[in-house]
Amino acid sequence: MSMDAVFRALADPIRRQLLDSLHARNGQTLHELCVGCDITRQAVTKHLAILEAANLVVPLKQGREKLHYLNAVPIYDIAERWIGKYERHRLQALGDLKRDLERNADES
Amino acid sequence: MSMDAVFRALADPIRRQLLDSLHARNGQTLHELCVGCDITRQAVTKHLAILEAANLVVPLKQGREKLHYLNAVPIYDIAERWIGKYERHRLQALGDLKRDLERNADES
DNA sequence: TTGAAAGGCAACCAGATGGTTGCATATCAT
DNA sequence: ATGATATGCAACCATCTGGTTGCCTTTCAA
Repeated sequence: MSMDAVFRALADPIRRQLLDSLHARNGQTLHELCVGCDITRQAVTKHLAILEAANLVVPLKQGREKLHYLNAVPIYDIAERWIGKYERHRLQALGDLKRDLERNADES
Repeated sequence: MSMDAVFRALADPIRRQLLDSLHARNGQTLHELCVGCDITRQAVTKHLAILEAANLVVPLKQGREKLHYLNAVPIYDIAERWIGKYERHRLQALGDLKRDLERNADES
């Protein structure tokens, strides 16, 4: 729920890689997600716990396996609520920067 | 330049607050950015260094003052290159999740 | 029923991170 | 010139983070 948890979860390259992996194929088990990670299964478990805490991954126990599903809603929320306001003024901000830099160049 | 630096820079709430502050008023000095931060000026300097390394903030020395300008381009890039691909399949992924959960409910 | 497979849990460890204090440097204004 | 202002730099410190190893529990299949 907390936006901070989502940002911190996205800060780690391995966690983004896990999301990418689930994005490519949803509902993978822990062992499947470990393939190509070069870290131990326990370390991946910790990463998944952080992703679950941020509500980016939804686990689903099925027998002795735990399937992991991507939940892109928090990512969508970030794009809407936070990144959106920066994009809206992107060109204007770039224009301001350019103008300020040029003004400074004139003064020096 | 590196997307990882941008993600890690955005992971800290104080750094996001600094970006918000610059978004509200561009070109602030270090001391101006310290207002309402509850940490020392030196700590803010470190945060700004991380934001500069991620190219999210562009500094501009002017006399004894250092003005800080927001650069929203890396944020735009993240939205385009990374978040975009998740949003594109957002509704589909949600549908998949719902279907999988319902299938599991039927089986249990 | 028993071995193998999937996963959970806890202790431990090194390095990164975020903060502090103290002092130095540069620039402006009087 | 000189004090005040704005910033830089370095040492230090506590905590967080990401990783490991070791062992336990649960579940499936032969």
